[in-house]
Amino acid sequence: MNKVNSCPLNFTMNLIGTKWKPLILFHLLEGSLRSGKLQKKIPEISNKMFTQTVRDLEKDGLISRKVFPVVPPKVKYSLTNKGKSLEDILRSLDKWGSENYLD
Amino acid sequence: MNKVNSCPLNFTMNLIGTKWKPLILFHLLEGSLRSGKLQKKIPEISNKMFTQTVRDLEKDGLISRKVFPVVPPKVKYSLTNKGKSLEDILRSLDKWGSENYLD
DNA sequence: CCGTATCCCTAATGATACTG
DNA sequence: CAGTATCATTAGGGATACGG
Repeated sequence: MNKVNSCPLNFTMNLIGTKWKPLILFHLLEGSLRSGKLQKKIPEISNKMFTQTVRDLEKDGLISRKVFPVVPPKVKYSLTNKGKSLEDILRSLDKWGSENYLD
Repeated sequence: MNKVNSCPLNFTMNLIGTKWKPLILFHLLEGSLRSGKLQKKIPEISNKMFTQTVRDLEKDGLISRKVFPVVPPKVKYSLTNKGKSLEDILRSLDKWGSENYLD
């Protein structure tokens, strides 16, 4: 069940190595976003996976979730400092992808 | 079925964003290794997953597989140039992991 | 608007045994 | 030594409908 093994590399991969996590973090690099706006940045994601993924990221301390007590509901997501510390990695991953997209 | 979406980041994650791939690439950063040696570097991996993962990495052009026609069989794996171009990313992932392991 | 709850399907992983 | 085959299990993901 536990995916961690002896290598620190895997600790990182366990936090961001899924289909949607890097994408959400990446979009939040530009600043905090309302829930709906963030989800629209990733049209392919299902409602369920979106909620599940932001919950995971929040639990791992990479993003923060702020709820505004208004109607209609308003929720904003933003990167924590820990999340921001992944910026270089995320941009590197994106850069490598754009450079090797040709195959 | 296809995991790629509009973001180059995901192209990269589709190549290395699995449980074992980054680990295998990481160990090969130090130089080429015989199959058995490489596998022993990752004691938790099953035989099946090891073979499957190196096959995937080979198919994606990140590692090369060299078979020596001797008995007993001898196979060496090494990074391709494309694989080597991931070095910075792999080391960054490992570094981030070691710095955030505490939780 | 934002999120939860179900149900269902497929892909990913693992254990074990076997072959050139 | 290196790899394949098979069977079984689990995790990841998606569709849909509903609720504060």
